Amino acid sequence: MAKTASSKEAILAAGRREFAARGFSGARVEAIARAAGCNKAMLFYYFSSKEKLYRAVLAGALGEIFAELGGVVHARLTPERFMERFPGIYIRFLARNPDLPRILVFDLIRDPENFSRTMAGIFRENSEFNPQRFLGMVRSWHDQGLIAEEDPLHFMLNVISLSIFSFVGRPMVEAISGLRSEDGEAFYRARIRSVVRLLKKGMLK
Amino acid sequence: MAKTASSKEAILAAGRREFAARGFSGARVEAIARAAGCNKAMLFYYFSSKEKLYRAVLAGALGEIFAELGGVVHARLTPERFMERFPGIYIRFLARNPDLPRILVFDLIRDPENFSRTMAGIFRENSEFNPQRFLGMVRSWHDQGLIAEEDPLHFMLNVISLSIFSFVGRPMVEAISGLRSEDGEAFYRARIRSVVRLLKKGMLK
DNA sequence: GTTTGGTTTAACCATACGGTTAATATAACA
DNA sequence: TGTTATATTAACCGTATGGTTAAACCAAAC
Repeated sequence: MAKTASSKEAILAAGRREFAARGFSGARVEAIARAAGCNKAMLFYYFSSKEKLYRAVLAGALGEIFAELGGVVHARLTPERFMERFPGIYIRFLARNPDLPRILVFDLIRDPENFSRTMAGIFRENSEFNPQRFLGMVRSWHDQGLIAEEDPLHFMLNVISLSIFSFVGRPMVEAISGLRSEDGEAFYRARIRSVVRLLKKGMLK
Repeated sequence: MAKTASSKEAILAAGRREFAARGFSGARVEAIARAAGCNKAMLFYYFSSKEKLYRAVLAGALGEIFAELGGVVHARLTPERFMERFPGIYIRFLARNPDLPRILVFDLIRDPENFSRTMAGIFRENSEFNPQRFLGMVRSWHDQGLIAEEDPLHFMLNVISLSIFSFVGRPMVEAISGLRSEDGEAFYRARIRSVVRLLKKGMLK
């Protein structure tokens, strides 16, 4: 680390980890710098403030998520195929990048306005995921009588809730149940199976 | 405010609002005291540290949530009736107390261990919601062939995800869709309808 | 080998913040 | 009314933290 030209990347990566673990206010600029293998001043040299670094991290995280999702939407699937594939792709992707849902949810609560603006920015620049196209797809599924849900917004909320909250809510459910669920791979496999079944059975007409 | 004997309550209430809005590290002790109409030192007089106050707030929030849920479980419903009633009760309750899901999710991310411990404490003292009884109920539904999901943990994750993430994720979905959803009552009514339909159709055998 | 431009550092700075203290006000009650 | 226990406050305190600065380092260009 601390090798020229990669310092900026190292800071971004370390920032992502720190912000995901402690949220914006909990994150310490100095800790980020240390984790990136450089001096605190470097961070300000490249990002000029904690806030700016945070925004860069958030934008990066959102960008990665939607890049990943772009493919599923481009594929023009049937709703059945969509519900079979979407949870798996999304859940596995988040499992590989557990910092992303944390940052996302943290920011969603702390500052919904900022979150919305950042997302709007992503869509404007990065065309890999086109929300209007996705919405149109969902609406046409309903018009063709393929899915029961008439409101695309609630369709999305259902699909996304089940995927994202798998991560955030897991400790909660474990605490209620007292059961420590199997770690890693086994848990995600079971989770995907359950979500896919629920969505296919519950949303298809 | 600042009237004897209610100061402690005022601080707890103000703390709940502040922690919900900014998370633990983002919350300012001084801001809480001011919002409670008293001096910062009062806060330490009653709660001795920010951390202790936070724990009290979290415990209170969780206690209220599970007190609310206790009734549904005690009622020994059929799975069909359960899925008809649970989302409505839960979503409406959270809508009336929007700080609760925020605090909960904040803490869930920041410190899952602490969250688990707090919840275990709640169950030990407050018997209004009995997790083992609830799990038993779900398991028996499956054994009787009434529901498809064989794993009570994933049953719970599904049900809870759909309810809680309605709140947290709403700005996200609005940002994707570009549609600003109807406020308050109309949104929650639609949300409950969608979740109930999905659960009944998707989880009942 | 000297200039030049981006990169890196150590040492600072101001302040915001959690927490303390010692003194005062208030209520309870004998 | 005097005594005691609880509430409440203003004034502090030490430190952690975001941010700055000025100087040094170092590669490439000339």
